[in-house]
Amino acid sequence: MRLLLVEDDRLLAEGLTSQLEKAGFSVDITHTAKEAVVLGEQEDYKAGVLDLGLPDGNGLDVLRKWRSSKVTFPVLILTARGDWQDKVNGLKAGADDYLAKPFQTEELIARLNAIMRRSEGRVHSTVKVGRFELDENRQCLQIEDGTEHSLTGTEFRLLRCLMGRPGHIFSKEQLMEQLYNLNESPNENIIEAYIRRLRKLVGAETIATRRGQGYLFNDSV
Amino acid sequence: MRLLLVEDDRLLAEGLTSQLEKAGFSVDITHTAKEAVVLGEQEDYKAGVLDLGLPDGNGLDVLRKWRSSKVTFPVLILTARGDWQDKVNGLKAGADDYLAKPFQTEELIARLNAIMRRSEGRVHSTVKVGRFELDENRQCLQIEDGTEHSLTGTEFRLLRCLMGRPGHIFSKEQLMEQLYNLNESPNENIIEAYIRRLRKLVGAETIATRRGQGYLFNDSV
DNA sequence: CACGAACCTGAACTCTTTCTGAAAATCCGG
DNA sequence: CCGGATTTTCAGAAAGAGTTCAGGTTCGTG
Repeated sequence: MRLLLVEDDRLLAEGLTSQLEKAGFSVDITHTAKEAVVLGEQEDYKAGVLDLGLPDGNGLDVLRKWRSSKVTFPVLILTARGDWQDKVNGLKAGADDYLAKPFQTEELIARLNAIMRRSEGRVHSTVKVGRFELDENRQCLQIEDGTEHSLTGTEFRLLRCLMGRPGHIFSKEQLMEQLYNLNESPNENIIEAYIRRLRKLVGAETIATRRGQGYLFNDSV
Repeated sequence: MRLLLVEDDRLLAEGLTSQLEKAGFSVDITHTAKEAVVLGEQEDYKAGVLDLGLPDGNGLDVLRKWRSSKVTFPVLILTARGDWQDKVNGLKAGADDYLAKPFQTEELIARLNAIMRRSEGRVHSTVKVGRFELDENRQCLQIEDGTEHSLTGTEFRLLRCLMGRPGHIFSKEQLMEQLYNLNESPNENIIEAYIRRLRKLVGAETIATRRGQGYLFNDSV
């Protein structure tokens, strides 16, 4: 669940990042408008958090550039307290939600989850595939036989990726991109290691290997 | 699915090549403009990737020469980050798409597939012939009776070639060219071996032999 | 009809990718 | 700083894909 955070204030950015990472996101930070435009266009994020006050340009311009190229991930904008004009302009420019500083990180996370769900056309915070149901709030997996397993952060993110599009083949490279940001790049064997753990939970047949192509979550019950 | 990669930076070229090959292309690399012009004119590629910064000439000149002779395969150009002038000039010179460095290989692959589809006038990433349907994303073959078979890389490339033009006779040499690049040249029996494997999937009568000429995928249901 | 060339077939071999279990490193709260 | 949980690495085993080979079969032609 990759996320782009565009925030000038480095202290705030780092604090947010560590909390967002705990909540299961992998976060890329940038401090400038210029870099933000490029990253947004070239990397595969699931959402963006955009501070409007940037040193080298207006955040709204960044958003407009994204939307005029084909950047479609949902964007939440941060503005100074109660600046209604910004809010209106932001939504006009293609933002999905709005949060005034100062704010509680919990609220930011909740709103991010909301706009991501909305952008995927879902309402419920749960992904259901066959006998399995993934609870995004509680970060746990329920199986039809009544058992329930709580997942570690990485297990959860990987499983959410696979279950989010059952039947679709994800290459190891794609999965790496979803789990890690630009700075981290562990051994690719890490995917194999986690696939193995997930298979112990869901059964080996549920996650199929397509040799040379990647892995997929089996659609059929 | 042969591809020409014109890229000065040898390290980048090799990295790209290995990923492109995983994605089902067979790639020829060249590092110079001069060689690029010749290869483009003489070999039968399905697409080209052209870096604009070459040591012995401008990439755009390569593209112009190709277009002024009768090289029609789609070309994607690579430029330094955000160099908008290059983009405009490239599209003027006959490029089909444009990608700024640095980029994700996945995006390159997606764009390549897109321009190749466009150049063939297709929209769907699926090839349907008679009772058979080849899914290019999932690299699998669906048959009307409901069965589905996932294909290995080589099986897929060969079948795509045959099904891409049902009723047309492909010589073994042509098929070799589609499956392998100039550096690889395995025993020609390899085609026979793979034809046999494919026949086990689709039925012997579906792929016909024209002794001394080649093979064809039977159009008739 | 006989012969050679082209093609078919099954199995063996090699090389790469994936699996697997365990150990090492890292993170985090107390 | 310690101990448990989690993440990451490693190396050998297993499985799978790609390739080759040797012998059999079919086809076309002289």
